[in-house]
Order: sequence, then C-alpha cells, then structure tokens
Amino acid sequence: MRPTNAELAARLREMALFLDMTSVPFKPRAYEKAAYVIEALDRPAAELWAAGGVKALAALPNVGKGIAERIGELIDTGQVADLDALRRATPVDVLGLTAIEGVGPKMVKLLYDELGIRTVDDLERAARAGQVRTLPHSGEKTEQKILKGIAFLKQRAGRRPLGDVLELARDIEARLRALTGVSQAAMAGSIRRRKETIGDLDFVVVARDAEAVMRFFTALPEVAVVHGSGHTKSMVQLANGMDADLRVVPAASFGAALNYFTGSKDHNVALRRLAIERGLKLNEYGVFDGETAVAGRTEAEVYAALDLPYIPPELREMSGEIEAARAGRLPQLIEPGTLRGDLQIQTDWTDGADSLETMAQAAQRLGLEYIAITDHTHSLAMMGLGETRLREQIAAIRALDTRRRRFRVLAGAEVNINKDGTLDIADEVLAELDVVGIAVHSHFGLSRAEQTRRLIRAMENPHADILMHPTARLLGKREPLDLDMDAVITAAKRTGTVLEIDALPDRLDLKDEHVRLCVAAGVPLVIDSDAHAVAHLRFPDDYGISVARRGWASASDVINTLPVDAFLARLKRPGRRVTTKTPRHQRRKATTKPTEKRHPRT
DNA sequence: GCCGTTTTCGGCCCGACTGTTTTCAGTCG
Repeated sequence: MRPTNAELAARLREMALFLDMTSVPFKPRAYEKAAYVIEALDRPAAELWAAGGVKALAALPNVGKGIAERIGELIDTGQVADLDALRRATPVDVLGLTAIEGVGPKMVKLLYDELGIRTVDDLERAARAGQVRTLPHSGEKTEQKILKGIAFLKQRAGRRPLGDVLELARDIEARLRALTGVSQAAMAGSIRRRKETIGDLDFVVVARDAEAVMRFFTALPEVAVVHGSGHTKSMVQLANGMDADLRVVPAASFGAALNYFTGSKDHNVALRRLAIERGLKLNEYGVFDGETAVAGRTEAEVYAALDLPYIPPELREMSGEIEAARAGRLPQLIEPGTLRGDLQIQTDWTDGADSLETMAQAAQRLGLEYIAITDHTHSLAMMGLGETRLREQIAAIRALDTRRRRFRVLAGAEVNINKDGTLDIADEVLAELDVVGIAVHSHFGLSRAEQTRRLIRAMENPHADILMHPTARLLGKREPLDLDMDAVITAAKRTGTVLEIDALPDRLDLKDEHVRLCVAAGVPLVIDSDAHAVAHLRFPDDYGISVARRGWASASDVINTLPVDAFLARLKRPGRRVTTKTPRHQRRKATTKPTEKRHPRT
C-alpha cells in the first residue's frame, strides 16, 4: 500500500528525532521542515514520485535531492535504509516517547542508554519505580512531569484528533460514493458531528448490491484486519489502528440510519422518546406508526415526523438542541465558504514556509477578500520579529497591498504576551499595525488567578484586537491554560477584544463550549487558519467553521464574515486609519498629491 | 540536508525557561 503524506511525514520526523538524539547539526531541522512540507501537500507525494521521480519531489520547498531520494525509497520499498540503521542503533519508540510533553530526543537516548527504556510503557514503569530521578539533570519533579505527561496521552488513547482522520474519512466516503451501484454514501458518527476527537469511523451506504459494497470496503488498502462482514454490515480495523464500520441500508431507511449512526446516543434517546410520545416508533430503519413507515428516507423527514425542524449534526449533543428546535429557536449556523478574511497567517519572515506574496495569492485564489499577516514577535526567540523587523515587514506589506486588486493584505502580528500580561512590542509600533493579535507562548503553568489576570491585562491594552488561541492547548499534547473563562469572556466584552477560533487541527482553540459562551455573551469571534503554509489556509472551512457550529455560532457572531472595512470598524482601536483603497481610476490623481493625509476613523 | 548565490560553499540553531544544578543540559516554540 502506498504511504500517505502523513505516514511519509512521520518517517521524516522519526529521522529528525534520531539525528537530534546524537546532536547531528542542522540535519534534524532539514528533515523536520521537509516533513512539514510533505504533510501540508495538497496531493499525494507518491503521485509526484510516480510522475516525476526525484526531480518532482526536490522541486518542493525544503526538499532536496537527498530527502527526495529517501521519500522515493520509502514509497517504493516501504522502508529507508538510513532510518533502519538508526533504529537498529537505538531501538526505541522515539515518536511515542517524544510525544510526552517534556521528553525530547536527548532524554530518550539517555533513558535507553542508562535504563534500557524503549517504550512509553517502559518509561512509565521506570518513573513509578523512581529510577528516572537517578539520571543526571533529572529529579523527582522530572519524574512527576513525565508521569503526568503519560497520563495525559493515555486519557485520550483510542480516540484521535479530528484533524488526523477527517481527510481519511472523506476519502473513503468519496470512494464509496463513486462505486458503481451506490446511490448514497455518507460518514456518520462523531466525525459527522465534528467532535474534536474521534473514536471510530462509521459509514452508511445505499446500494443495489450490498455484497459488492462489502467486498469493496473490506478490501480497501487501508484495511488491516476484517473483524466481520455480513449482508448489511462490515467491521474492520484500519492500518492506523482505528475501527471502521459500514452499514448498507435500503434507500427508504437512509435518513433514519444516518440519524441513528450519527448520534449522539443521548440525542437519539431523546428523539425516540419524542416518537413514543406521539405514538410512533423510531429506529435505524425509520419512523413507524404501527407497521407503517411514515419517515426514513431523509433526516429532515425523520425530524419532521417528530414535529421538529432539521437539527444540524454539530448540535446533536443533547445540550439544549431539542428544546431550541421545539421552540423554533435553533441558530442559523455559520456555513463553510462564508469567511471573507483570515487574520492569523505566518510567513517565512518567521516560522511559516511560504512568502508573503505566496500566502496572499493563495488566499485570494481560495476566494478570501483580505488577510492579515501575523508573524511572531521577538520574545519567541527562535524566529520572532523585533520592532525594527516588524516595521520592515509593515513596509513590505504596504508595498504588496498596493499591487493587489480587490484583495487587502493587512499588517498584523501575533504579539507575545509576557508573564505579567504586558506585550513584547511597544505601543507606538503596535499603533502602526492594522490588526494586533496577542497570544500566550510561555508560562503555561501559572495558577488560574495569575493566568486569568495576565490575559485580562493583555486584553486591556488599547491596541490588542484579537486574543489568539486563547487557551494555548495542543490537542493530545498540552493541556489548556488554567483560566477563569467567564472572567476572560467578560473582560473581552468590556475591552472590546475579539476572541479567536484558531482552526489549526492541533489547536481548535477556542473550543466549542467556549464559543457558545462567547455567543451568549455577545463577544465577537474570528475564525483563523493559523496557517504556516499555503495548504493550511483551508483549515478555517474544514475545522474552524465546525467548531463555531458546535458552539452554536451564526455568521453574525463571526466578524471575519464581514467585508474588510466593516471588519476593521468592529475592532477596538479608535482612530484606526481607514483602509479603503483608492479606486483604480482615481489612483493616479491621488499619487500626485503626496501631502494628502489619510484621515482617521472617528 | 537545504538553500541561495556575492553560485558548488557557508550559513543555518536562538533564547527563555525548567529543573537540576553551582555552571548547565534539555525542551520548547
């Protein structure tokens, strides 16, 4: 089976970690950067390899001849000689071990050399036995931190982040749909509700020949084990370890089956209760009045039979959606494709992979009307912009902006929030920006009171427009900041600070329930990609909108659905300059009057 | 190992923080 981009990227990351382990200079970063590019590719690397070999792969940024050859080797043979040699030299689960917060490649080597630790389980045993504290530079606190990290990893074991599986599920769905004799096919389950973690995959299909669909499904290249396969149902385990179920149902039952397998369980129970109240019966085959089916072909039909409007999957969590539906108070949820702007984009000025121009072009091609460039600021030491470089970038953005028609590039920054809640860029420089994002990248462990105070102080800065990825969590890796979210939301309302839904699949931050609090409080939101490469610009539509919908948000709650000037008018800073472009036919005239001042918005 | 070019080598990987130290190694972004 040909490796996916995610699998190739994982192998490249493994190379990087092994090289890091022995302090090989520079190469680890090279492999990491290449992994990043492969992962973010919008077509299979294997396709590039088949079509153009080393040359095609090496044409990608950060992929040269050496890495291109190794990727090719991996695609053709399933292995890489260099990686195998490194694995033999240090036979450890380096990806698993370094997934533990606080454990890096150097420690993995030390753990193996001194204690013979190869796996996360080995490490857990050793930490419990008090062996880790015997290592140099490690003590009791190190041990506790490791155990905490392992517990955190385990607690989500079995479930995968949405971002790890949505593409795969869509891909399988598309292949089922394209199958001859299949009239309908859809994913169901928690992935259809876009929960942030997914336990297994469910598909519901209508087909002329159920057996043919079963044969196709159980023979998918992704399938590792077939647990069972009958006339209407197949259960398999995929190569990535997840279980996947397939149901084939009659067309008259498709809506009912989709509803039943989409859940949530509690939502289904509530629906069945409503059916009983009406003297009806609801199951996965339809709504029945005695023996007679009265609904089942579509989900809308099923809900209508229960005197309810259609309830979107993202709301089916038994958190008030039935009552709201009965009362006709379901929100008009925000739809994919309604965002006009993207306010968090990194470029190669800092840790992004692509240039300003490339990101702007790609965003425009995707149909956006404006973006803000928000590179990191300086206390993020590896690559952040200081005030001088930030001013240079502002100039570069202004120059680029005047060249692009019907598309605005705003100057912004992802400004670091210091430990005490001050910002790491001076106010007079912030004043030159169109959009100021503020974000936490350090001191994650402060107490709830300190952390909350820190964020509120930062939001009180008159230049701070958007609080980015407010809880700073990394799914499956880092816990969210300990925050009094009600206090944060109240402060956002008071200071006029916008809260962000960061759509990076590893973040999804704010999360759904916080979005709902914001919607209730009337705090405006934005949905941003946090893009570090062109391919990431799709994250808002793929993930950000889902989070917003799960948080009951309408388009009117999300201000980057607005045109650029209306959007800017909703930000907090008074006196922000008007950014409306001079219409083209007036431009020449305007440029002949260099003394003309831009007038401040009042 | 990749990139860029002042083009086949030299530069890239920096600083804060943590937990362990007493002068530092490792992790993280």
